[in-house]
Amino acid sequence: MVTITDIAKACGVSRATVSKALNGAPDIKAETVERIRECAKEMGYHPNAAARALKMGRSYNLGVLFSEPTGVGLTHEYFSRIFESIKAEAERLGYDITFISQNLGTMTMDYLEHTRYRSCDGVVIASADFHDPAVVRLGESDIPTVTLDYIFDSRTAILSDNIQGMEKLVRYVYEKGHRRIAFIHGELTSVTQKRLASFKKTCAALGIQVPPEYIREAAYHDPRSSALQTRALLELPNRPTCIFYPDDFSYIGGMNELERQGLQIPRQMSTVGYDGIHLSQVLRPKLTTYKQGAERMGAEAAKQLIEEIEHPDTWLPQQITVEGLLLEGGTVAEPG
Amino acid sequence: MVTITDIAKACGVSRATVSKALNGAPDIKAETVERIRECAKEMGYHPNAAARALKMGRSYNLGVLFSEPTGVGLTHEYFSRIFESIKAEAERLGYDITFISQNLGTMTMDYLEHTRYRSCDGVVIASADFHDPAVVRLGESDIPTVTLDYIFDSRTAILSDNIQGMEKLVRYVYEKGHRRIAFIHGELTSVTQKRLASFKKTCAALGIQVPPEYIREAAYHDPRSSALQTRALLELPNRPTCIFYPDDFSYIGGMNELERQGLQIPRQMSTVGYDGIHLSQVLRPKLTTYKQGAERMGAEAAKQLIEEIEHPDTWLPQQITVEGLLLEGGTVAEPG
DNA sequence: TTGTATGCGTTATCAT
DNA sequence: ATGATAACGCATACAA
Repeated sequence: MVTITDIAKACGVSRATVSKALNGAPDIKAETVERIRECAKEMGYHPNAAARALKMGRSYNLGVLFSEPTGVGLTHEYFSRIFESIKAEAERLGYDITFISQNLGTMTMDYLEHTRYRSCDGVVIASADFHDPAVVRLGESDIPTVTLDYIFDSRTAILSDNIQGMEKLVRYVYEKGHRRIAFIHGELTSVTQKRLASFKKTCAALGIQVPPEYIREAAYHDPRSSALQTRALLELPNRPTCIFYPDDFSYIGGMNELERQGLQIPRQMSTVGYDGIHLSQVLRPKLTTYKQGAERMGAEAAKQLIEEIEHPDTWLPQQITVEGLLLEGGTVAEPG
Repeated sequence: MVTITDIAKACGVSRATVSKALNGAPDIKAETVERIRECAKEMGYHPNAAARALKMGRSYNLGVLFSEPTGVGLTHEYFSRIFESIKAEAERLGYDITFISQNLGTMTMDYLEHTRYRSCDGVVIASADFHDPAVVRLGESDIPTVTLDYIFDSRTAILSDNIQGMEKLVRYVYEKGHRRIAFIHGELTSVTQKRLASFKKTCAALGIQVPPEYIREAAYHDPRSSALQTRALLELPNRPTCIFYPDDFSYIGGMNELERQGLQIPRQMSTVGYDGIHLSQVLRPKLTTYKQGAERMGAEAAKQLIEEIEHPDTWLPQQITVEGLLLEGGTVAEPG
């Protein structure tokens, strides 16, 4: 590896001078800077991140926390899209990414300790059990953090517009003429609660009665439970004309069940998903759904985190809501 | 941050003694070791990775290269499964993961330079353009590397059993009675070539004639091009009775096209995918496909890489083929 | 069995 | 405008 010492020798200056020249210190002659820079380039010099981290207490390394109790993890397109955009934005700003976990090899450490171990300058908490003490500890530490879809007090949070998204979907199907709308939702997380509340509120605002048996709990990303709840809805004496699913992927279960019962989508049953994953737009008919702004959420998370890291003095915690986009699709028709 | 110096003070010994005790050196009294370890635990000590990397030239950090010309990246379930398993195995063995890229911030560096910058002990090249000079340079460097689904000379490679997988699929549909089998394949990568060769060879071995118009090129992960090729196949005077798709996801395009033309799967057309992604098993009928052993591939890659890093003397490059599993599904019936 | 001294590559302070 | 020096936290060769 070529170090500043090598360059110092090659240029006949001291290591200090090299360091200064490379970092744009104001007290080196422009000519010298030029010479050293050129030499460094020629010799293929690149700084050593470890040495720099040790000396400066700054690693230019961001921790990312994706701890998924369910185990879907990055297999879920929503999260992989978020991750990809965190990564892209971080790289654009000169930061690498390290995954934060617990129990590295024989060492047992919690998330905060792992973060310290790798000298991460900050952590994006992208998906986690926010009641896990280890997660709370990280969120309450002095390490800059940004959370996604959850708010820690005095921390920046990036939020998907679940309330508005659901409202738009409900209003869309309302305008198509639907009055009997059912909602199969996922496990009761804080995100689910927002969507559920927005669903109910919007229905109320529109003067729609939602019988309690129209609200059913399934699970995210699990077509089987959605199929089951679809069947239950179809057995009701007063069937809905439109069914909302927890997300696009679990909609597949509903879709299969409807087909199995010989019901055409959307002629005999309208359907709505959530997420706007790639799959939803290659199905026929395309699924009517709400595409969350995952790319912007990830990019914003990285950007805000780095902002806090680099300008802690002028920084203020923010809650940034990222809008999504209603994808009209073709699974909602006027009820027969 | 609590350092060995803090512990040394607290225990009334020197920093060297603390270091030795913590690392299990044989020349410290058991009793002292015990005392120091306890103290370290109490004080919440964890080593500083940067300092350790600087001193030892070992970072316990693995680079991972996912450079996707297509841009699907981790959005593709095959790759996200591979990544998750690399990560899990690496963590189990005490290593963190860093994504290797080019152009970090204002610095321009190639993959090798990025690897050196972060002092990665080795790199898993999981998905890349293996003809990219930057990738070749990394593969030919002195940094330990393991490739997936591609072989670099004198390097360890983890390979999905594309040849056997395709053979099993062909034999399966053959036994179901199919003799007119078409193959819509993806872009001509080395993986595609293996599958294609195995398809042709197995057909030949079974005495099946494959007319050239049955072999069609579409693109991976792209339902639209598969839909197009499906249509082309259906327009042939002598239609196939079974269609192989590039992968499970692009099958969606074929599925839609078949439905659009009023053809029932599998009664009027049998279909076969590749990958065994989650989606394929929630469709109805379930897709007949070949599930690649992504989890074992990722785990094996991490394991082999770490083996090479930790025991370079006894290490030898290997080519490890990971078997997959034929998922029978319900999209292949006896041809009418 | 323990301690002293040194250096990994870098940046920062203070002389010169 | 440049250089000498110290320090970041750790591991290790060598001295005691």
